[in-house]
Amino acid sequence: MNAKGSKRSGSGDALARFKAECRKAGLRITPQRAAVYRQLLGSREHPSATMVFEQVRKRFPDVSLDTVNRTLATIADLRLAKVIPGCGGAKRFDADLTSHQHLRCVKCGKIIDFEFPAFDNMKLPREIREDFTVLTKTVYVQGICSKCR
Amino acid sequence: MNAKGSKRSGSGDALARFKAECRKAGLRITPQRAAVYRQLLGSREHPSATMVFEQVRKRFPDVSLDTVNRTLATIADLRLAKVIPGCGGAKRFDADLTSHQHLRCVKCGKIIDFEFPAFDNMKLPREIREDFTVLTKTVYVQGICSKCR
DNA sequence: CTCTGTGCAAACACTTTGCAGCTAA
DNA sequence: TTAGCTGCAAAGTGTTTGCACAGAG
Repeated sequence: MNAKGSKRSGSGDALARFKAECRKAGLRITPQRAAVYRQLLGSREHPSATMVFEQVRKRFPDVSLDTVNRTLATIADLRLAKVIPGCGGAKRFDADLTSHQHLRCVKCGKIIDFEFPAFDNMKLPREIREDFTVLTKTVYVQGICSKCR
Repeated sequence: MNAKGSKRSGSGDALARFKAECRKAGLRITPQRAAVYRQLLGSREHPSATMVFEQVRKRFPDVSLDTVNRTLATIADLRLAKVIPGCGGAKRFDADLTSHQHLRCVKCGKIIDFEFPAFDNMKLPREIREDFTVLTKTVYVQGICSKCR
């Protein structure tokens, strides 16, 4: 089983899951919401709200950036996408829920996925696990990609 | 040797180092710059620009937020402070250069230091080390602190 | 039909920039 | 003296909010 290969194969399933999660949360399934989620699912560039907006706009010229922002926040709340940590700038989203980490190129801003099972399997220090309810644990790597150096 | 204990003991050294680094970079040592750096050094709360500004203002009522922002950027450029990764909101800075990681409470926004040598000693996957010039590698943990739960 | 979601516009928070005067070296 | 820094003001970027209308259920 190949994580990369399986990532995009389940788009239909993912969309179905999205609709199911919306229904479960009492949220309506509007064309805008579906379009935003489909766009995020189909994108490999870990887009910001503006990037999603520009793409969705091609099919829904009347969609507003606000709706995209609100929908992305909703999707993140439903835990169907993650917000990628960064040091300032616009929030970047990722609908790929398979376990992986990100490297951000400090020159061009591109975000690259990589797998890091050794980290995934690592436990945080006991003091932290005892004193806090840990929700997420991610690696944030800054570097320069091959094109930029 | 205790990292926590040693962190604040070298303030004089750190300030001297700051001045030396400024001189080396051809930057002037102004009262504002020294005040911003001292405030950052003396703070345990991983302050944002606004938080530093409010404190520095008490002694330098005429300082501007712009100067604080510019100075913090300068300090980060000199590698005398780090920008702590996060998911939106104002940038948070840390002048503690000893190796440690951060947990952010998603309820109150507080940032907690912890040591994580197992992670510090871990290498990134070879593919990443070969394809990119890695500049920083940090852990970003989100959780709920004892006061907030 | 009803009530949530949308689009619009304004407000907001944080950061960046242009510029004239000031000041550290 | 003089190049670089500061403070001010304005603009830029990204996100959030209030509200009336539209449309999903």
